[in-house]
Amino acid sequence: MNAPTPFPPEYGRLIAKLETIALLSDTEKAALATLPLRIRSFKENADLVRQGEASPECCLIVEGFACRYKLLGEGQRQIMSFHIPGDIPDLQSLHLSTMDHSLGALTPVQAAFIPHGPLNELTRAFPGIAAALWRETLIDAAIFREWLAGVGRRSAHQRIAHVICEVYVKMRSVGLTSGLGFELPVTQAELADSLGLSAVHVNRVLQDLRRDGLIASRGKSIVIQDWERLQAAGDFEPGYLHLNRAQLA
Amino acid sequence: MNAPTPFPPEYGRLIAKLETIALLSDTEKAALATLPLRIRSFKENADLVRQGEASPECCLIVEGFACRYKLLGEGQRQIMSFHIPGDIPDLQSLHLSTMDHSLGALTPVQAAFIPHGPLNELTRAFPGIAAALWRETLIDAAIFREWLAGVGRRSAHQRIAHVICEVYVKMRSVGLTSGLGFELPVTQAELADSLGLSAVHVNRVLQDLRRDGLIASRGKSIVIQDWERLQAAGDFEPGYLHLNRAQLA
DNA sequence: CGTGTTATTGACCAACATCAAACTTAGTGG
DNA sequence: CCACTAAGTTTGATGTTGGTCAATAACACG
Repeated sequence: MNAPTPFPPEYGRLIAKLETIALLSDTEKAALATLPLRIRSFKENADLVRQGEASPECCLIVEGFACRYKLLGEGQRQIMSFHIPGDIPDLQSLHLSTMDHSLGALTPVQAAFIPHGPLNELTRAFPGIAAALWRETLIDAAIFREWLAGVGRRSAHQRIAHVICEVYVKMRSVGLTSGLGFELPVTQAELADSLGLSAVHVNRVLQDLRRDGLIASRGKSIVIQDWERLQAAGDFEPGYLHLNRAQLA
Repeated sequence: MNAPTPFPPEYGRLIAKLETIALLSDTEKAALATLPLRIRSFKENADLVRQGEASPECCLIVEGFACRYKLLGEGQRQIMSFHIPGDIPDLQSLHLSTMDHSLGALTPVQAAFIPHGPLNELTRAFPGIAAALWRETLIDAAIFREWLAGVGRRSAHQRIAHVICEVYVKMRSVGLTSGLGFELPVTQAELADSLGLSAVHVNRVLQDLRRDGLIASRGKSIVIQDWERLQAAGDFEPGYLHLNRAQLA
């Protein structure tokens, strides 16, 4: 789905990702490949970056599933985004020194850390790279808006159908689906924390969606049974993801 | 509260705003003052920019109150942010061509429109300006995250107290408060649409907050009666606004 | 003064939460 | 390979927050 790039795998991911967002010149790609990357592995449930910290680097998810979340006063948790390989979930730390949320691993994760210094220099030298990264953070914000609308105004059934559509489309755009099936390595409790629901209710709604023939699921694997009706049930329109035509296909 | 700037009023607002975000050199300020600005006035409830459009310009709120909102499938509305003079609410259109939401006037609004072309050139010529604008969009996203957490996990009482705290702090940071009082020119129905609640319930909770001596309100004027307890009631911690020390004072 | 918008009240109801227990699955060590 | 354990899923019973509907009261404005 994505053209192979002639760079080491972790750079390949980075460059492939940015090419889904913006057109990059060969010079820009070469410049990206000079960035110092430090690969680190994390266990499931480990935090890659923690709320309140001032991170000196950004990270690129190379392998695994991550999420951003906040812990609130009464010990409740709100998950604010899911991240798949290719995402750069804490890009905002480049210009916002202290983290207002945490970044956690939902599965074992491999992440590539890029120090802010060199990355910043690159954005000053190559406005095209700056624009691509900026755009990435703006798409992020667009997804927050959509989630906000969902949690604020959509029913539990709509929210759950919606998030399944969203993850499916995002994963398909980076070639991580097989047909209408994909892996959603997220517990029902985690889904609940992302949708502002209780785990019990998520369970019941998932059963409804299966009974109605919209999805099938075995463990963490989901197969979409009726893509049209699932989108309708979730009031899902992918415009807010700001993907390009190739990725929507 | 903000030092006066030696520029025409609309440029003054723009520059003053960016100076609350980042340090600007005199050259950068002068460059900003060369941007073409077109002032337009809007009636209450008019849309400044509409969902689905591709706006060729960004706008700066000079006077009045605006909000970003989405209309969902079943005619429901979710308001995603409030904007006060000095804000640049559709900065994302610089890199995201089609609007995934609308920008509406909550009161009569005066806005200054800046074409994307010249603004883009400026960001290429002055990485410092690009960084300031980028940072502005990142703070925006941080506020979306906080709202998401609120709508997802906080009670109606917490949400309402929280949004009052937030608007108060934001307005104080640009000198639009008088002591503990400020104008919140928003109907209860609009508040409801921003918090994922019904107007009736907002009304009841506001009465509770008044009865408990946290706020007083006459029409659209709010006076905070007990700032400490209001913050506690709203689980409000201003870190996510990423203001600098001077603005928090 | 009307007239339209906004705020307030009351009665009733539904979606979803909470609690607690049982059941399933996956992983682990012997 | 099995028994054991912990995590996750499912179920049922019950409770509560906040929604809906409808009517009335208070304003704001021409």
